[in-house]
Amino acid sequence: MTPVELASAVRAAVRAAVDSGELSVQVPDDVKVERPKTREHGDYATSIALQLAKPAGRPPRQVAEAVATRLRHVEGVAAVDVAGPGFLNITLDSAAQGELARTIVTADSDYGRTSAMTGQKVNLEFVSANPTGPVHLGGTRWAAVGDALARILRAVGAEVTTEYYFNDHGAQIDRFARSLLARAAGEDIPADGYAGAYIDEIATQIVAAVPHVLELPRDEAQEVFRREGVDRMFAEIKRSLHEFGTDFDVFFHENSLHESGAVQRAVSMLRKQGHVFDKDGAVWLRTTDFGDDKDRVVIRSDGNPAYISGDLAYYLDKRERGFDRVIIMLGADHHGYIGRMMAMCECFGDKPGENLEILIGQLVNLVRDGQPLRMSKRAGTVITMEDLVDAVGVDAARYALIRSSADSQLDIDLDLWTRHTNDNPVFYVQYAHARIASLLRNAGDLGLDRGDLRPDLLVHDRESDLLGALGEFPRVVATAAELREPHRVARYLEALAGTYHRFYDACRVLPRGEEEVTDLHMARLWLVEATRVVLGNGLGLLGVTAPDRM
RNA sequence: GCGCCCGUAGCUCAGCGGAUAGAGCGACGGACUUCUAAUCCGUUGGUCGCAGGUUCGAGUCCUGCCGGGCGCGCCA
Repeated sequence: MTPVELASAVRAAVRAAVDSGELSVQVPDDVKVERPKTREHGDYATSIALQLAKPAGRPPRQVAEAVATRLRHVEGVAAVDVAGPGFLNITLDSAAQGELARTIVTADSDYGRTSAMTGQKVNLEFVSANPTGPVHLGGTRWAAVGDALARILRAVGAEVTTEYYFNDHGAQIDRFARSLLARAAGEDIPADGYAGAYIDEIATQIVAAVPHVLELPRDEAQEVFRREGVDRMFAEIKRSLHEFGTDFDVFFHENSLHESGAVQRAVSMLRKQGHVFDKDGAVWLRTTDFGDDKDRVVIRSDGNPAYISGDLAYYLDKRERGFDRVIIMLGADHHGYIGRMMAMCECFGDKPGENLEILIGQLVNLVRDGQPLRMSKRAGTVITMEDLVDAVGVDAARYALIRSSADSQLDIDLDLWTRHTNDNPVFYVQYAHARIASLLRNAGDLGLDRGDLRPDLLVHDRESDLLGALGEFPRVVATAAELREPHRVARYLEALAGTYHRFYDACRVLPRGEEEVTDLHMARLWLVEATRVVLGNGLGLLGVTAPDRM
């Protein structure tokens, strides 16, 4: 029996109590059943009676009794106790509990998938780093967390398109081009330019690829450096993201919005709806109508579109492509954008928080020997994705970035994440998977086949703990999706790995030597295989490998 | 000044209103003739920043303060 099945059984028991007239209360849609911290409180517990006591106008323990009486008749439920102020502590039949191993092994890669967001089209935009330099640490956080979130949302049924918005338009690109040109010509980088080893590298490449570029008139040369430089930077960004395990469905070029007239179209649509006005020679969007602290210039008085104009057109484009939900992930240094973006959303007649959602990731620091790293060999000024990957590898980098809430600032201790010991959470989890793979290989060598499962044999405390942990997985994934918090999956996997290691320590799985193969050996093989499935599926949701050998 | 995020064990961090606040690391002490010891067991360790409030129940929700980070352009 899965926790979900049990939860609906509890809900049915509440309904039955209501139908019989014993309780007068609205039956809640969602009934929470959780694994209690101590096993003295049963296999599962629910506080539903405490929640219903007030609306029912009855003492909690009476409500609890009314539900318990009916729950006791449910098949697979061995005992229901009313405890403390009115908790229901539920103990399952060992067979009902052990059956979960079969459920998981049978579902295999589908275990953990649910349908909470089935039918929803979601556009998930993240990283979107400027093509004026390598992906920095902030972008890297989202490359890991955003990719994991995409996988998690797909696991709950959403149809997700991941997207990278490529800011290849505007003044910053000009600065980038001028910087390249300056370095190629052996001049100093302009004061407002970009510095770093990568600028020299790309400048050299362009000079090699376009031999006479430096003999062109300066504005023509700059255009060559712009085009070639952006192409090269873009290619490199894509490559490092790919090596990082994050591939996007769509790379969207800001420039296309300007060239296609999409920006003008978005502005005139908003003007038609009365949200646009002219002042001081500029075109403004009246975002203060929808809670922004000031109105925003959309087209500057010099006729050039302001940055936000691309965002207007881009948002509109996404909605016209049929996405119900547009999610954008930004660094904490851009949180000031939320107000105007949400106002823009309302200007289009949409619902902020529903059609448009903005997630903010706090800043990341790398730490070595207790000191924060400030400089990058590569970029000169910022730490890059490659710096992190070079230091700890892709799996550890992704995992380190994902396992903490994006709301928290994060210090990544490079020494810790390079250690191949149990200090390192990613190894702790991966090791559990490798250990299982090894065990299963040995089982194969012994010619063991799982055969029929005797679920009633999995009664050891450690087996029971493990089954309980495995049963939580779909709920954890669903919660991670709902709250947009992939770190929950990582934390769950750490707990599961620990539970497995403890099981492994206490319960011999394979027969020793000439020992006869028993049903218990087989049942444990089912359980081990189920654990492998969950660890593999979970790591898969994070984009972290699940190695068979370590 | 205004806005957002954070403040939980010595360190890094979990904890979508529930029972005795957890994990890893650190420190100390144990466990390999047998499935991977990258593991496990035990000990140590807490005014959940402070003060009020809501609630049967608050680390969790609300208000105010303190401390840290980030942001408040006709920049992108």
